[in-house]
Amino acid sequence: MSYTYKYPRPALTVDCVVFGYSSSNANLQVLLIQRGIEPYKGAWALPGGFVNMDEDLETAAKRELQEETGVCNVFLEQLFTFSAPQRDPRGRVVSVAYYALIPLDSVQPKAADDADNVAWYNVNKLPPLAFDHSLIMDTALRRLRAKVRYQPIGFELLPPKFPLSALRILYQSILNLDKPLEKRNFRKKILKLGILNPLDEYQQGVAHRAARLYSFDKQKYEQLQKREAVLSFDLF
Amino acid sequence: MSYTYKYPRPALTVDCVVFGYSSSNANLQVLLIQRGIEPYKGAWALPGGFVNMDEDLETAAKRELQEETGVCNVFLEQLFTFSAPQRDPRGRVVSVAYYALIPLDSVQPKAADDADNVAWYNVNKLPPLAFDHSLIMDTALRRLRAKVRYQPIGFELLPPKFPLSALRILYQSILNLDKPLEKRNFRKKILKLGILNPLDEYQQGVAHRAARLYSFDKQKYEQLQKREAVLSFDLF
DNA sequence: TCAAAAGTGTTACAGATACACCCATGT
DNA sequence: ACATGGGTGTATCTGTAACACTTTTGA
Repeated sequence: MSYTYKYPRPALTVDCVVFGYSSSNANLQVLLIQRGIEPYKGAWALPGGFVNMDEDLETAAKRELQEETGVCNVFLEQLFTFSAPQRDPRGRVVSVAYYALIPLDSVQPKAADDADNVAWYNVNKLPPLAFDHSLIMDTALRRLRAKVRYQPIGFELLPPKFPLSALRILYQSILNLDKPLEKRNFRKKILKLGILNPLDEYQQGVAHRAARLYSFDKQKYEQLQKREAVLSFDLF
Repeated sequence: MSYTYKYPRPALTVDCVVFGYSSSNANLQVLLIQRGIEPYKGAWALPGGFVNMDEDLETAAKRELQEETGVCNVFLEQLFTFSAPQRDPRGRVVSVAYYALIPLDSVQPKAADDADNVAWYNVNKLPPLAFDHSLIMDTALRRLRAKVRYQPIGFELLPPKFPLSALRILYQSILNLDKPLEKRNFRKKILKLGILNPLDEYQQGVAHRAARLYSFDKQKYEQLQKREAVLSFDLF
């Protein structure tokens, strides 16, 4: 390696907005960590940390996620890079934000990490956050709400087998629709997409007629994507 | 400032994918720079450079854009942050990519910068690019093609006053549709959106009936956005 | 037998698509 | 007069929205 840069360099971190969802209480939650040291000691913040010199950003985000929640193999996507010069009082820190989706019904995140205080907060009842983390949260929530409308990422928050009502309620929780989604039309629409496999399994232990379970068929989705990619033109 | 970080830090750069469009030749172009120094000496690359310690990333991207093209006040949006550890042979360099949209009919970018060789390339006829810039280009093009379908960013590539046919041809150039857009339906659809102002001005110097000119009404668009934001639910 | 959610069809309306001719202008 | 793109309306089809009752199960 015969070249090197000698410019002053900002520090580089990743921060993760970890969304969790459980069908039982039907609300969208975010994992926060209470800071044990200055600055912002005692304030809640997004999990995150420094990027190592030999890992790429997604690897760093996965590592943080593993350290904080014990969770791996979940949906993780780059969100935005935040770079306001004064965003960290300790000096110049640029942070690449990621967001993750965790199905709390099927994955068991460990309750707490190290000595830190870790907690899930309802996205609608967040405490004040350290640094510019409120801005990051807001960006993540807007991204999730937008993306869930045109990509099948909602399934990343559900267990592998789920009844249609769970999917419907999930959408209602993420989007804050003024009217609830209509049962029959939702069913028609989603089944017509052809990306769900009906299973010969049913809900158990419910005090009403047991609903059929479905699974998301990623392969079918990708095949359909390829086919329809160039055919239509929507214009806003 | 009583805290400082002492970790090893990747270098941080911005790279810009500068899209240019001119109605006269109706093709989408990208600004490239031929490298004068190693590594990749002689190869074509995206314009870009280091981020200063006191500027945020968007400011850095604007500065680069100004230096390379003399252009300012154009559409500029963060694209993605690229971080593969070996993407730059000189050492660890993380790059935040931006993309810009320039209406070549109304804005005059200066032909060349410094001693560098600068050129516009048709997006469908790109030369091999230095570093991971082909990946960045590909990401930018996919973003532009996706975004143009659901946000009115096409207007950023047209002069302030334009005939509807220019808009239609622009969409055809950006998306590679298998069939051309149908004139009457395109007109109906776009006018019904209510975000174009018809002007009392017409094309000049054309060897056929002169088309009415329109302008994009950003305020109307934003008002409509607010109103319709939560009302509909599309589901892919 | 009651409570609670599952499952099912039809009608009305809106938006999308397909399609062909006359008009205005410059050469 | 001719070549070139501008501008216009209708019929059909497809997808969306609104709406109520019967079925199954556990308590």
